[in-house]
Amino acid sequence: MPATMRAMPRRLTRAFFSRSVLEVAPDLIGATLLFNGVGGRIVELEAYHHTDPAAHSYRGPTPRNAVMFGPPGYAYVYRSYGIHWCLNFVCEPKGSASAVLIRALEPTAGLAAMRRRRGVADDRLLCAGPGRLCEALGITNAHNGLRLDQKPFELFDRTGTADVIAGVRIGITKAADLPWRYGLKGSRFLSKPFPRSSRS
DNA sequence: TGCCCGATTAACT
DNA sequence: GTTAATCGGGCAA
Repeated sequence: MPATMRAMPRRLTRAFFSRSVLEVAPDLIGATLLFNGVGGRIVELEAYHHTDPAAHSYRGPTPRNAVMFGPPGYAYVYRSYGIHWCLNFVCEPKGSASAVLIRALEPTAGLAAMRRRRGVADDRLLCAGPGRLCEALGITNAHNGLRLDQKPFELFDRTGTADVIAGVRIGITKAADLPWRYGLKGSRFLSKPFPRSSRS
């Protein structure tokens, strides 16, 4: 094989998500998320474990969080503050009700569509935040419960290694001290910088 | 039923 | 730094 030829990125299957959410989350940093061909590299996310008071699933199943209690490898989309949509990937064996919140992408595909939907000039603001990235990709509750290994979703594993950094989660009050926010070290596309005290 | 709050964002001062 | 927008979940009554 020529040295210039790169291996085709591996598609993420349900098996990838059938592990502890605390293993899946850092492994997703650097992976590529596309929705109808629009998206980019995942540079920031947060893990929500079913034993975690900050998780939507903590108090048991409801119509809103039902997808979290289903099998891994599905999209859980919820309304935030009555305004925004937020995208999660369901992880762990069925019923574990754990998920990762996708918080920021480095835009790589469909830039024109994302700029049109977001209405901002600065590409760093296209997908820097859970609500912003859903707006940029056109994700709404209409896509709640869709499989992640079928269109309109496409997920590709990262190629090579990623310098993953961990810190406390953002915007929560319960279990706020758990270091379950993960990011790509040095990325310009984070929703907020990681403090210097964060651990690689 | 009514009230409070939230895994957010943009537009303010 | 502060605040409005906006609505479903959770809980008290």
